[in-house]
Amino acid sequence: MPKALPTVYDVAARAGVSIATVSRVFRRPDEVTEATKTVVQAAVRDLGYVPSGSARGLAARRTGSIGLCFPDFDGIDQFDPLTFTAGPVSVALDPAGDFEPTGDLYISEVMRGIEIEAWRHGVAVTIAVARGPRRSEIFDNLAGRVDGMVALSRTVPDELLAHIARRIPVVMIAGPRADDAYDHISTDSAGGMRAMTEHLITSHGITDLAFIGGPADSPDAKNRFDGHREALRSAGLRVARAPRMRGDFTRSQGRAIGRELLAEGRLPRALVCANDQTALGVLDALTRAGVRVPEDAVVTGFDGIDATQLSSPRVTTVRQPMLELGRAAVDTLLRRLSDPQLAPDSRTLPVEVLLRESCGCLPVASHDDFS
Amino acid sequence: MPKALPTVYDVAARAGVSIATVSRVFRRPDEVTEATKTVVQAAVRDLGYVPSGSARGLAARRTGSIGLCFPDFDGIDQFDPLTFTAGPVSVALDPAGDFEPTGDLYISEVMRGIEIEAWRHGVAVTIAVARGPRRSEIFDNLAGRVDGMVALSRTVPDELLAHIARRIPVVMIAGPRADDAYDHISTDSAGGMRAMTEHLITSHGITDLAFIGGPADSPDAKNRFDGHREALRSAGLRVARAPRMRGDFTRSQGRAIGRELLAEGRLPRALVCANDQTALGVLDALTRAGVRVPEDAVVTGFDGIDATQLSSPRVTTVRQPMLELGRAAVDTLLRRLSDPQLAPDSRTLPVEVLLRESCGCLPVASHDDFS
DNA sequence: CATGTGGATGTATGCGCATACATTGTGAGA
DNA sequence: TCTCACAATGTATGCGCATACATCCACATG
Repeated sequence: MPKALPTVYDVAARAGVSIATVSRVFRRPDEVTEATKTVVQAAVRDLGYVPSGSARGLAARRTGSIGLCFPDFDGIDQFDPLTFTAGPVSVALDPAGDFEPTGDLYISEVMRGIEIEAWRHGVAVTIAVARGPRRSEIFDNLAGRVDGMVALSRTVPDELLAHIARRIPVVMIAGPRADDAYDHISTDSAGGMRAMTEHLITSHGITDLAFIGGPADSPDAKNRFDGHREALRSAGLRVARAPRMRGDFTRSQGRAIGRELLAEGRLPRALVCANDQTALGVLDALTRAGVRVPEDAVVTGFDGIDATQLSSPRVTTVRQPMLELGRAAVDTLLRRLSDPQLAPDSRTLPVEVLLRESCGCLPVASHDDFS
Repeated sequence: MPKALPTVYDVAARAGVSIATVSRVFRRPDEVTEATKTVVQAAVRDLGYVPSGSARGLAARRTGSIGLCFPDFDGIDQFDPLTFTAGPVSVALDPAGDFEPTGDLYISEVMRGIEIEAWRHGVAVTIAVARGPRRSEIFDNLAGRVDGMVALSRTVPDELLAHIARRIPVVMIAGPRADDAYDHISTDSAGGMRAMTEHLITSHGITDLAFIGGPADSPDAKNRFDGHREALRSAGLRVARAPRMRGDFTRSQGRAIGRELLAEGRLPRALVCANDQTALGVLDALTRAGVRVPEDAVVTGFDGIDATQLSSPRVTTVRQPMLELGRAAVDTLLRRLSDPQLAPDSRTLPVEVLLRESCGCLPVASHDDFS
């Protein structure tokens, strides 16, 4: 016997008023007498009434929530059904080994920014992972129940995106600046990497740089490489046509690249990596092989994740405002919702180069410095 | 002129069928002829039709999404409206200082687990931060548009939770095991901390232990302290009545506690911390003061966050399965949705003690070991 | 050739709310 | 005292879909 959920009608009956009054108590409290409000609220409490979001959304033609198409994070489809184990607490040695970071810090931060701004504006955020055979169904479901959508680059096929963009506004984060109708939010990847490369050339006098790229289909990775090349060109150095090697933005792949570089023999003076995880992996490999950073080789990253401050040496990197990326996306989306006439917007957030020990700008601290 | 969104009626008209057939193409494709399906799908594409989630939810009496009441993460209300700055890329020294972690890793992992399991079952996740003066309104909005809800402990006042629990099932993560009607998922905090403490006593022969607690209102912090006391009692040691000090689960507070301990003079042989961030903060303070860990003092944590592997020495800790916590919550929620008759469930997930360098179980690696 | 059967499709209705508009009641002003 | 304006509340309707039930049609069976 699934209990019938209370509706406005039940509340109205119990409070001795009409359903319009009940609705008003929630939507426009000012238009209702204090006394009536009290009676209605009591009925609401007694019955355990909660307005149906679906009915509200249908009647008001807006849902009050925005969608986030969650990226395809690695291995989501490798998880088996959960099995419940119970038993004694295991106690075991956990020897140091290759460190594998949990989750994706970049995405977590962007999401946090989205949450913050959504909260500030009183909207909820609905997330779905559009992946697997049911992808388009999942995506439609999401698009059907939100007022607008934020999409991280590479998370949704163009075709699907175009379809739903006819219904609700879409803001793309870090996507290719295509000639599309979406709003775009991105960070100054090219500018940041150019400044980083210029720094290595100008301040450290390095002319032997190798760029370690990211996935070939990543717009960010491409922009960063472009910035790198601009700096080389300005400095009159030989401009690489392609990255020296390509990683997949993971630390373990970075380690593999580091080992490969070592195996090749002569190490470039500077290893400019397309992101922090790659830089940290390269650093792992070099350090393990006894190569001194920055004395023997300089390593730099991009993103500004926490782990770059916890490594030894700390990694010189370009910090991009991940949280602001999320905030700006929501801000732009809500702006468009309130005025659909606006022309497609395109915002680029500034980045900053953080000079630390791995490029040699700061002396490597030893434990002795603390004592 | 806000374009009218296409509805089933528009699609039906264009395809020359009835709305029932259009609906069936989406909901029960098997009952429709291949030919009809093709015609309808063409109309859907042409018109850019996406089914309204609100109307679906209203008609079907379920929304296909579950709610997550996002915790009150620190400082959300301190954010000012976003201001857009533009300008040249800043390039500046970033000297080493007190490390302040970004975001909350625990929550990120739990969320990831929730996403994974939600994806596996084809449901979306709606998140809202119920905080501030509009808290109950926000919360009702969330509750009204989902089929069930996952609540992290301490994120929702009991009263609000009880109200919405009359409408939809609620699964609580890491909450106090009260005599309520909710399903509960938790980890074996007490057992883990007991095992950790027993290890220090038994394997290391330590009898002089100080427990550094967490917030007084955190059930987890309380359970961990209880486990610690059980171990002391079993070993016949003097059982502390209260934690030696209390942190707030942050690294900076951990550092403050570390400094305070140092200022007091005689350091206990082991500092058993209620969570990793606190342990890392204490470690920061001791290391900076020249105290050797583990030789002079042993430090242990709880949670198993990444940073415990990046510190030097690495921190011995109790790993709790954060991702599984999220997965189990969703699993339980969906189970209940499919059978509301089930009795309230209560699952405790196992934890594991990871013995590393900070308790002395493994030798501290120096850079020389790598070469 | 009449009848029965099952699959494909159409018709009509209600889900729970917001809101335009109608109605009622109250006090101010004439 | 009567009228008018406005505030408070009620009535009726539609939002877009899913679905129970009705209808229709092709084909098998007697």
